[in-house]
Amino acid sequence: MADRAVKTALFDAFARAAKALASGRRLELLDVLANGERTVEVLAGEVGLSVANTSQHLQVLRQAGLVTSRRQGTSIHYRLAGPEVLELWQLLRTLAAGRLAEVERLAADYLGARDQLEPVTREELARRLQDRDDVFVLDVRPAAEHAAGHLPGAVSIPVDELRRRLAELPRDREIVAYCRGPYCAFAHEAVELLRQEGFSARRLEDGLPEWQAAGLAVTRT
Amino acid sequence: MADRAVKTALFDAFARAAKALASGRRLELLDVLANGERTVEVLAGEVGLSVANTSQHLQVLRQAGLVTSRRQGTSIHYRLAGPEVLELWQLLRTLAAGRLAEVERLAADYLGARDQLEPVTREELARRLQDRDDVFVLDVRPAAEHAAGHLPGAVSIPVDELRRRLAELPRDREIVAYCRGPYCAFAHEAVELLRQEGFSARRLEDGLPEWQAAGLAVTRT
DNA sequence: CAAGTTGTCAAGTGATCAATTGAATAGGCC
DNA sequence: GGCCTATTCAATTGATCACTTGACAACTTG
Repeated sequence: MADRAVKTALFDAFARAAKALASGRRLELLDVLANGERTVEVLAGEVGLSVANTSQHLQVLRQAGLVTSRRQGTSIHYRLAGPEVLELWQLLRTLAAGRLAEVERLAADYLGARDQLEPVTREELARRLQDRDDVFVLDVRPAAEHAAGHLPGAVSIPVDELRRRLAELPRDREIVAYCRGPYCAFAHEAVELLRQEGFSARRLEDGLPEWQAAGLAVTRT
Repeated sequence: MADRAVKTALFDAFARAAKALASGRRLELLDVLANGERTVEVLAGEVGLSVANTSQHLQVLRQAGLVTSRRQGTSIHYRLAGPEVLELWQLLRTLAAGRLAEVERLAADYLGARDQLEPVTREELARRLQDRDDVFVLDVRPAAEHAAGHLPGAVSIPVDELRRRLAELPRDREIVAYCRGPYCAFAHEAVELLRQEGFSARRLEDGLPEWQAAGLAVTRT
């Protein structure tokens, strides 16, 4: 019954791909990479790991076929291997969010009870942009990510510069802030701050990767 | 920076869901469960594990929210928690099949080089059934699974009874055999046997779960 | 070509996981 | 109410994983 052994090996191979996703740190890396390619060093900074450790995680992801890399100058840039990878990550977190009460609780802790007000859906924002509705779209991600691609017409003010650049924002229009995805805290923080300061602000329900994956327009500077 | 700790915990929670998929044995269990609910004992038999071990795997899956269970009489029936679980499993194996050469090689070993001839796509078969084309649809899964749900008009002959029931098959029509999914060996085996015996036979590219997930009609006896 | 970055490898440690075994529940059925 | 059976729990063992540290490799750029 060598068949059993081969079947075992086949399903173990599928499991190896899943194993690459079975680490919170690697999922954080994927979540960042969904916003565009990054060097090892930058990634290490984003998720708070040592460079060596980050490199090892990236190699696990590469062996699973989830990311690819290219060298540019002195550094190596990693990126998602394809759109299906983002799709898999989205599906995984949707499923986890829907079925694990734990996730809901942790998400509330992390993102704050800031979420009282309904976020703006992708569809709603796309429609309002289409209709030339005068919504002010605010990209609160780091400037480099904005440069690599952003929503049409979005203005870049990284969240940590927001407090001292409030003057650049309109008080007579609704502001919609977005960042890297539904589990990125930047937009939540930004909306909280803006509300305190008397602005009319809501956040986009998810981030740039989902916008792009939905086939909506993305502008590159 | 307690934020970091909470973020870590949040992504670890997502990772726990992925971890449930990170075992070949658990994926085999999901693959069987995609065809309908099963008792622990039956599942143990299907994947060749001890009952105790199977039970433990099932509990990992349940804690991840991927399966649910219900008691009926003396035994406990497990089933997939929802259609997204099948979707996740499908996406995972598609991605692995596309990106890992290893999978391709193992699949060829397991399913045989039997795969030379083009399988019938779901769409093609659905269209031919619609058009009342005289295709003979053969369900080679165990009889119990056929009873729980099958393609419209499909005839049930479990693969291990096929050789002695060849008389029940037509020689003037194309036979399309299907089983549990693309990585189930039954249909491959069946087609190989039927060809040897001079029948015109092909296999459906995937199985009942995918057919059902695509929203196509399923008959219950 | 030499110096300096950036990224990777290798070895070690503590933690977690899969499977086995044997015992314990928990419900159904007489 | 008490046996029976299907399932689960608990304890153990060997394997695998995450992270650290320090050394090495690959490549750019002066």
